[in-house]
Amino acid sequence: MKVVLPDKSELELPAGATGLDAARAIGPKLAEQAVLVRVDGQVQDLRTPLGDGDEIQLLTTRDTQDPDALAVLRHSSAHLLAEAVRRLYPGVKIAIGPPIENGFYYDFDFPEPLREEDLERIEAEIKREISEGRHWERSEISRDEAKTRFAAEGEPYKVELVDTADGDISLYTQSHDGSDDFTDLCRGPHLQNSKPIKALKLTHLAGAYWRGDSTKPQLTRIYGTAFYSQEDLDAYLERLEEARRRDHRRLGVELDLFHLSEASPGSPFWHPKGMVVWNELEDLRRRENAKRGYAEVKTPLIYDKSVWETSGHWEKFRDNMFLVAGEGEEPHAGLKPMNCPGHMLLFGSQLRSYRDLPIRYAESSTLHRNELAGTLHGLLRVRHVTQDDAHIFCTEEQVPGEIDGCIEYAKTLYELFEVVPHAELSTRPENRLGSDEEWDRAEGILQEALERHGIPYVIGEGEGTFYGPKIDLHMDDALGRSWQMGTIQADAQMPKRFGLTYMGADNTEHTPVVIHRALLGSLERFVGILTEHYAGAFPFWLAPVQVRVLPVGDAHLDAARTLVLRLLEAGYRAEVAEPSETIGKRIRAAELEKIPFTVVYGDRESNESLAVRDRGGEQSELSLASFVDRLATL
RNA sequence: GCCGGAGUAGCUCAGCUGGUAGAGCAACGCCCUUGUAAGGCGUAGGCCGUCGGUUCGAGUCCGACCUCCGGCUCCA
Repeated sequence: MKVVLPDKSELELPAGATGLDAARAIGPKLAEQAVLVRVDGQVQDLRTPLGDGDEIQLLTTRDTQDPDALAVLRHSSAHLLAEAVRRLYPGVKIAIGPPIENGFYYDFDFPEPLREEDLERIEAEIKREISEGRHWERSEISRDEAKTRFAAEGEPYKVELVDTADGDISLYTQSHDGSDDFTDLCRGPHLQNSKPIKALKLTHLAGAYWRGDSTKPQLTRIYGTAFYSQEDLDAYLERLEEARRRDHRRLGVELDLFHLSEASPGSPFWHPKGMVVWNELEDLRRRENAKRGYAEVKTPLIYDKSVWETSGHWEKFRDNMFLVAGEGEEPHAGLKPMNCPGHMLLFGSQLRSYRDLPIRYAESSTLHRNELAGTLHGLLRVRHVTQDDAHIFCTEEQVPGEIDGCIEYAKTLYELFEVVPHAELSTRPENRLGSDEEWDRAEGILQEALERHGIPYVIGEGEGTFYGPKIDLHMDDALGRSWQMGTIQADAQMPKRFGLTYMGADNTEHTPVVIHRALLGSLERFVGILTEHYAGAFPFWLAPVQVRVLPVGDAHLDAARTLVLRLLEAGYRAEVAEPSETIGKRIRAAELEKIPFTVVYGDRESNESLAVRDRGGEQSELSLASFVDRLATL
């Protein structure tokens, strides 16, 4: 048979030949360094037979940055981890251990709780295995054989995995010098041997439910990472350090933007400087909404239980709500976790005509969501949520156009911050209202809109809200964790439940459709993500202090104050740093605070000649007038 | 909510096996009068997360709770 190499040349191989055979046919060095083969773009184990006409690409230990090559290395590392844990902790049951972005993990059921310091000896044992050497063999067996084998070994989790696995069952055995060190149920692919694992580190420990199901037993997950070289591991650890420096929780305190307190977990205290950023975002929201026919409204914070029963929140969202009850009473009201019911009531308060539609209500008032204690995270997961929220009431025919409008609007906003969120189409969850037909329709409308705009997206199976599917916009924090920002949702349920109608041109009553949309998402979360994105160095228009003037000595204080006054009059946020410290120290402070411009003012300066320094340390000399002109372009 | 870890001055952290708490930075005061990333000297600052227990004695040991960190689940 023939296979096709990346340069389109053909390689003649005997029938049943594997990726490794192909490598051998090309050269012994390649065969030694090969770690996996891509067949028609799909990763495949070197030991798996190729098919006639396959287009193959061999990856080697030199492809140190290739995600697939790293995944194989890490997957094999996970198996070494499992072997080590089994040897060190008799009675442990093994579950599952895949590679993940930046590393790998393996889940175990330990008879005794594992502690953080145990990682050291486990890591030492893995390193011993590597120095001893392991090579992997692949074998295919029947489902029954696999079940018998794992049942005999006392591995119930593996038995369950065999039961639910689709396709053939394959095993990987790792061994050295003829010993059989560890055999695991695994789809692969794996390395040929452990030599390429040049750097490995167990990083942390966490609990994880079996099969991600909170009703199932909680296992102990050991996380680690591995690389093809020590330098790559060092670089990775350095990147983690850098990410910690960008952490908005740290910068929030350092830059005096906000703080969090036990006094009200999950509810930030916004400091004056943080409020500047916040208000700039609010101004942006108002300005842009006004251009697009949104009308700002304000609706109550607390509603009677009956409202939440009507909306479905009492049934579907109650656990996440702060409820209001008198002494010894059952709750009779709740704080709003979303604005939609208020907007429904507002819409329903008057007779509506098709001529009024679409009606676009915008509101960014405070929402309260009683998030589980363990899920709170700085500004990124809070209990006090403020969205740049709006609800668009329209006819069914108007829905696609309104969705388009929201998508265009979102693009405009995100471009302003020079970020590209990734889109997700979140489909029907198990816990939902409405019929399958309604969901088919709503999901279809959103999907078509994404495709119309050529926006790449992934499907978030079951991640829609209880009342409708949504297009979500996600962004990553400094550590690469993904957070949902904006959301655009199509909803046929709420208007029906609230009995909303409008009079159509046909002189009969119709039920409007509602589009729920928050484009930046929660302002708390958005400020958090922006802080990490900019590492605290906000663009000029968002910077809490835009210009700081440093008089060289007391003699220059008045002139500096006058200069600040001019800048304030020109509409900029400027302040004086009094000369109680040296210039060097005040410059340093301004740099650490990431203030866009500092102006040193001494004997040599005048309004005709200012010494301006930007955040990068770049200095320039220009007149006040041209400085102000320059600021106006930012 | 669950698993693991942590909580000492405003911040970053030290405090060995129990003997009554310490540094740097920040703050404040004085001196210096400053020229583009830390001038000098000094002062003040802590219910060692909270409550309970063991002990002659607890920052240190034990328990419960609270909060935070990393995950899991959840989630807009």
